[in-house]
Amino acid sequence: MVTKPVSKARKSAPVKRKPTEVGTTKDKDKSFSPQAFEPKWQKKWEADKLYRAVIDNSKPKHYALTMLPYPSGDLHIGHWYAMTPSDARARFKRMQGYNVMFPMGFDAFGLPAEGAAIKHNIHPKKWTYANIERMRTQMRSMGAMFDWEREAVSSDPEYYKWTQWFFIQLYKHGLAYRKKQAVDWCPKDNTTLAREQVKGEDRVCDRCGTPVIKKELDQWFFKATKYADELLRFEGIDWPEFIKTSQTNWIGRSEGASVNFRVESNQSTVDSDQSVQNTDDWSLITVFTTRPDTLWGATFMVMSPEHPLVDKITTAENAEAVRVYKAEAEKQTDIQREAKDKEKTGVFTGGYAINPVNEERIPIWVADYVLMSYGTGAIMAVPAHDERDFEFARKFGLKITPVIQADGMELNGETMTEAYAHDGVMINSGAFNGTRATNDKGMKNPAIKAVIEYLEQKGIGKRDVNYRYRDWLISRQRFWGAPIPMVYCETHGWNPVADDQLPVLLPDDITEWKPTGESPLKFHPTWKNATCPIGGEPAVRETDTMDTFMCSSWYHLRYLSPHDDNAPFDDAEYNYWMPVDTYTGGSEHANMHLLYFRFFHKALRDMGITEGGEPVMQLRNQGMVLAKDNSKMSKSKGNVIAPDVLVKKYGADTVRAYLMFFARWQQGAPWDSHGIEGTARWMRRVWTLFTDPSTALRSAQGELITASADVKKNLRRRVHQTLKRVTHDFENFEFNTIISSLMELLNEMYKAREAGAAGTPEWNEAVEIYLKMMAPIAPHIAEELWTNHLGKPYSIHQQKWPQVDEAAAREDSIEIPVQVNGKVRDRIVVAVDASEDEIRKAALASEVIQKYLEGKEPRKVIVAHGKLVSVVV
RNA sequence: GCCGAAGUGGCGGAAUAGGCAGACGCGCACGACUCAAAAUCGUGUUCCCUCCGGGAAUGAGGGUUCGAUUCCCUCCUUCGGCACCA
Repeated sequence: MVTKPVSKARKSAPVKRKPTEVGTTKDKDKSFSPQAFEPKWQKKWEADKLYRAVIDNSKPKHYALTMLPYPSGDLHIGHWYAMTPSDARARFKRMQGYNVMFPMGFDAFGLPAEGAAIKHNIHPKKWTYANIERMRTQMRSMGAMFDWEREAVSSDPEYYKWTQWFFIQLYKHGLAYRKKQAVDWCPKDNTTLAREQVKGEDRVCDRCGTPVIKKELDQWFFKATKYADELLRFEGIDWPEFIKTSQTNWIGRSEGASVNFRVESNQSTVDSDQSVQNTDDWSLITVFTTRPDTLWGATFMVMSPEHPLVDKITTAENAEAVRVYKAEAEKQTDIQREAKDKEKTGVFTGGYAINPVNEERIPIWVADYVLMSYGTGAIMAVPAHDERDFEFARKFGLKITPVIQADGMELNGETMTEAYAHDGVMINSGAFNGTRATNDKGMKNPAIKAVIEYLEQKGIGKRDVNYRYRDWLISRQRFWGAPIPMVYCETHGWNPVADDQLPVLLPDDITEWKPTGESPLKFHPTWKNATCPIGGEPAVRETDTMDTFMCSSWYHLRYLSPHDDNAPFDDAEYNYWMPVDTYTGGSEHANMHLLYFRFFHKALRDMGITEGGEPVMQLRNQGMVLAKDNSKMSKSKGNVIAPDVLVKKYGADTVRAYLMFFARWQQGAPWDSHGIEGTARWMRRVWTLFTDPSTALRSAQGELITASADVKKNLRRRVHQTLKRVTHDFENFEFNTIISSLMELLNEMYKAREAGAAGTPEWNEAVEIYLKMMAPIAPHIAEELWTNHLGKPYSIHQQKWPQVDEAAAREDSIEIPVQVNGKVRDRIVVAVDASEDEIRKAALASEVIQKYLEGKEPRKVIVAHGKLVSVVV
């Protein structure tokens, strides 16, 4: 192994084929032992504050951000995969002349700390901070350019003071509110969850995988839905397409109309002058539809069992059936109710509504396929054109009236076997008959547009938009989070804690955190006692803590001035560094963190705290490092790759390089332990070549081998071609091809050395450029070779990225394949600036080509300039 | 079902304003060095054949083109998101 004693490594030093190669091999420095020099440089860089990012108006800034970790205890290979390529790119940007800030911190509040508290009887704070200390050490071993003076830890009181302050700001601006409603509850974690934190068809808790249940609770929400439309706009930001579509799907905007139906009821007289706005009156029921053009086909109405008007509409003779149905629905879980393959169920209320466009009397049913949480909780059912309504109508023998059909189609409500959900022409729709309905959604569909205008004119409906997106539920019934800074008193209700009372500290003297379903803070003997900020009466604190996604919604701002006690961030720092230029991290946060912090930034902007609508200009997501069998790595499966072990064996640089090389970074791949030998070999070959004290080679006869002009020119060309490519690939996060280009160039340099190029100016330039290109990837080796072995000025990390010499990179002559009928038959070599005619002549002059032509004139000759000649016979 | 991303050797992957498919590396085989092994260095490595030379091949099928991994259509598979959302 590379750590073996020097003598042994030396004895085996190869190079028999060039007898005079290499000067003395007694030199101790020749052994390659990154374990020795890596910590040395890490300490020196830190002592010299090499990566300290301070405002410098003479330079363009670059804020490179990578997602901060939760302090789980050990840095795993996924952290390295996320962080070290991001670090390499930040370093590249720095060498390009940017003033780069690359901060790091810890997202330190969260459930696992309480789990550990229960298991080991240790305070979550103690556990968390011990983990942070450990992970800091591990992170230092990566050799990343983190500016530790900007470190932020979300569980520090100096941090969560401002998390609480932001909550209060949101509250004061009407963007935080308390509301009782049915919310998602994880029975294992014993806390409520935001909608985004409930996943998949099984509706499981994002954190622990337990199916969630619904509970009716008073909770704090952020008014994220206010920004639904703005969050759908991604103009001006460079984010991956699939994150944008994922967020777009999540927000789920539907354009359509709300329509008012009068209810005919034995308990009321219907006032026909009811206006559209008067939806509170139970004699009007409002429905939301994306297909107002099918309104004439609405032959019945369906209400959710939870709809508040159900009981008022239900007639005496149907009351018992409705009561039973509602009770059944209540018993079922969401999963049971929302299972798509479930057969439709429902009961008739006995009540009737009037279809406002044709005055038809339609029955009102109750069915659980209509959800109270979307739209108005009531729908107009158009069985002819909606699959679900069709199924329901057939099952219960309800009327089906087709109102749209394609040309040449004869739809019959009695006999049709499925809903017709496509384009066509409106029928059975009074004055609208003949209007063309396209497959377009919303106002782009001429039929929908025409009907909405009609509804608005008649005052029976209006254009409307609905979203899947819900407000962000941020209350958590857990201990280890930022306390929600609100107090409640009988007289003045809920009020925020005064700013000068912040932070509301978590108590250290707590012994009970068994998950009970209520916040452990509630059981602390004195903590919850407070006085009302308005009247000074005895009051109680909110004992729930905040969703930790709240902490991570603004950490990029805290990095600006992590110890500022007067403000969440310093204005001058903000004005210089924001917005974040490049953000890297996992895509699993697409609809959570990445959506929350966009919302947060917009809210801060509207409150006058920040400027600009988006926190991050460019987002890139790394893929995942999987176990060999393509499964996720997990402690329980025992298939976790520990970076510490690899670092010990190969050194950090090799691990960094391998993580950049072994897969497409944005895609990830299953881990292959053997593969790292390839990058280890590359590092050793770099070391061997660059530490060789002999600058020139001698022949067997002892004569100095000197490179020809061609060799030198070719070397220089390859160097600048590689530089061009590496620069491009760094810019585009294509790390794997950076490494392969460098490997190729190294192979070229070995050949050039054989040919006697060592020691020439071209060689020296190649070495210099090579190390600079390597510096972002393998910062320690590059520094060791640069500063120690070549004696160049410390530090390589303060050098400028080299300029591509385009003239040197250009080829003089190129080899062009010649095809006959699409098959490559010969290659010709032409000058790079040869004219099309010259290339054509050279191609046809080829003996091989002539053979294939068999004396015939080619039908066609195509010259793709600089690329290929295609001869067609 | 809808939306999105992706299918290239034994493996990770290169190459797309359409132009030499398989760069670079892993693995494997053979050779050099060695008492031997490791390390190192060199050579080879998509598949098939009658091995001189030729043919086939980038998930499958079709299309456009002198020419398609790249563009278009249909389908299959994998992965992610959403899903009784009216």
